[in-house]
Amino acid sequence: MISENNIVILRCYFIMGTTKTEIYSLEYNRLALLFKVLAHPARISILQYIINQHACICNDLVEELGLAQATISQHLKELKNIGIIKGSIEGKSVCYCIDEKVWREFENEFSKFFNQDVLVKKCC
Amino acid sequence: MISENNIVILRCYFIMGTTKTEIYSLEYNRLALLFKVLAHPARISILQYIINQHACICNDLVEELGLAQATISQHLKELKNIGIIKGSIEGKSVCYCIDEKVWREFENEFSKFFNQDVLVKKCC
DNA sequence: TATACGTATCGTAATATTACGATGTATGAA
DNA sequence: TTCATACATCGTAATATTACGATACGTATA
Repeated sequence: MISENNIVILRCYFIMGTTKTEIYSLEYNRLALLFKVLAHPARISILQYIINQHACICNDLVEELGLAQATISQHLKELKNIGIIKGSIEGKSVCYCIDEKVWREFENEFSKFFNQDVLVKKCC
Repeated sequence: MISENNIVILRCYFIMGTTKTEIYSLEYNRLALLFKVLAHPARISILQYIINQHACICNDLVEELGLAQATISQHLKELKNIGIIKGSIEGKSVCYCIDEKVWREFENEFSKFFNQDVLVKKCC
């Protein structure tokens, strides 16, 4: 049953809290999401390690980074979710690699954003 | 006075919680921080709006984005902190502009990261 | 089949982020 | 001096992120 109290709680649910994604364009939400996945030194390290090795398995990363196996697995999942890496089962292990096609797509999206003319009026 | 309990609490402080920045290189922490500042659609929108207007004042943004003034101010602060925008007092208002030099620096740091050879061994 | 190994997932504690109202502060106008 | 306007800061609620131990799950080997 809905009381005065429930309505307050419901309203709070909608007005409080975190990112109001619905007020932004799909494009900006997407770009922000790409940035977000790269916004952690562990994930930067993982990508860099894969690039340097030209391939990898998850267990290497546990020793390499000094994080718990569960944590590494969680970071790998986030990278996998946006598609920047892909994994294939290799016996008992999983081999993770950069998806070069997706990597280049991201590069394009970022450079499109940064290659804009940022000329400003003489007000600052 | 330090008791057995305090040590447990202290240990928890160090092993639980959030990002273990101390285990990563300065370079990766820095790169992650840059990505993080851009990892929100509001901040993308703010930057894009400033670029499109070639200048701006904060109050414009409140109408433009549909966020509370306090929230906009908070996002502007984060952008200001990494130096990508700069503000100057213009009468009663504050005029925020892109810092073109810093913008280009960021562009370089990002493209250095993305322009790497990501050739992978044929394992995936 | 049983065991070991590598990884994923679950549950959860600590902490960070996002958003807003309320309030503080500085500047220009009355 | 007083008031209005524009913005910053504070306090805080809701939620997201990060990290880890425990445990589940799948594959290879004994």
